[in-house]
Amino acid sequence: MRTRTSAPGAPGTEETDALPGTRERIVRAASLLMQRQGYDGTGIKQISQEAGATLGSVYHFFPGGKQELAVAAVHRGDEEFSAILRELLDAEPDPAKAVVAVTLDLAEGLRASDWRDGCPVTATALGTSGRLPDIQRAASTAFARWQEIVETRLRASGMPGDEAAELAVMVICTLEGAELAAQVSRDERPLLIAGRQLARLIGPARTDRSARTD
Amino acid sequence: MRTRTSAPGAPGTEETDALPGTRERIVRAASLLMQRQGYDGTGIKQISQEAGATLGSVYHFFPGGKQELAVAAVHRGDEEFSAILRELLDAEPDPAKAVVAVTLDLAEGLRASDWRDGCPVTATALGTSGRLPDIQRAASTAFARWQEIVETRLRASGMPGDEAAELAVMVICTLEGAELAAQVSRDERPLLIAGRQLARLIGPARTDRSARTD
DNA sequence: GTCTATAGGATGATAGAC
DNA sequence: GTCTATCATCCTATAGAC
Repeated sequence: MRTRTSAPGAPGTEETDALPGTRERIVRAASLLMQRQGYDGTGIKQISQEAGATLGSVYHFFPGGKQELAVAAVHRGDEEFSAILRELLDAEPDPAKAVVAVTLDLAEGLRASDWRDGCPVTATALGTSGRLPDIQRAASTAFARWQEIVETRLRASGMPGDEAAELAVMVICTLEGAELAAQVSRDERPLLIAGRQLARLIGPARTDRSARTD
Repeated sequence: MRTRTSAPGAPGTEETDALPGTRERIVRAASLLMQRQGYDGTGIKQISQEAGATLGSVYHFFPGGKQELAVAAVHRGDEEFSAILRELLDAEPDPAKAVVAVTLDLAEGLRASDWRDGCPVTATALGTSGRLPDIQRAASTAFARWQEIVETRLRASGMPGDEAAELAVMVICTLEGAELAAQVSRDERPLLIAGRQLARLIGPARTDRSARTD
């Protein structure tokens, strides 16, 4: 889980694993540090050091400065969690169990990082959403994409469209809040409870009473 | 809603309304500003200006500096939302409808503040939880107290203890995540959906099949 | 593209008069 | 308790050599 590989060095597109270029290392460092410390708590100097780049390189790739870098970091977090969501939701035929699997993965990620790595966009977006609209929009887009992934999965298992849309919003909100509560209380129980209760809401797979995928 | 009054000038205890002393004004300003901008995004100078106090007064009342001030701000946020929770949960006999009322109040608060005032502890705690244990503990305590308030309310309406405890955690997590999603997306829909789905989980009042308050 | 140096300003915190 | 002045440090961002 949580590992993805791809051909390295694909020019022009996003790299994902080996031999990351300077720009890629900067985005990764920014995403990780802002995830842990938030926008204002993370300095560009710290990002450049963690990325093994110089300050000049950071401003070369991101002339828009810290704001542009934060938007790129949020987009990166968006894509990371989107990939995890799709992977875990597709691996389990029962959608309720699939959502439980996501909560377990989030709990594992939190525990393994000593409760440091929570949602990759929340810390960056919160506290800046009133001031920096670009970051707020990027975070809003991320939430919408995650909801859409869940909604698609629920519809694929036979749930009516309107019900799937509403439940998808509920799933993302609860995952978000439970991860936050788990991180702050340094206890995975909120995520485990969220998984069980969300599974209750989603209910058993309905492949029996509806084969139509809508 | 959301207004509470009490006798002013009660010495030694916390003031709540009129004639707030310097220390009180400082805590209020710190709580509001950190709620909106987070810990690192809020300067002590800004707090002192907003509070109408001098920098010397801030350090007089909070010799521990910004950290001590942040802990006080989180405690204040804890008490504020605890009061709102108790008030709204007690005003409605059906616990499911009571939770919906809370979501409506949160949505109203967000909209009225142009999506600036979200959870009074999340922004302060997030981004500092790994680095400043005092703040993390204060936030953890706040979450636990809110859960306890909801749990007590659910038990009072006839729900078995273990079920009430788990559902209370779920309610707080979902409220937290939905408020976050609503704030970031500048849309109250996540809170409305969360209210409906939480109401489904809580179910109808069970005063019919159990008069025992446990 | 990479690096160093630095400008210009803001920050948390302290000292000490009143 | 309140206020002002100030220190030392850190920050974002830029300039310009290589």
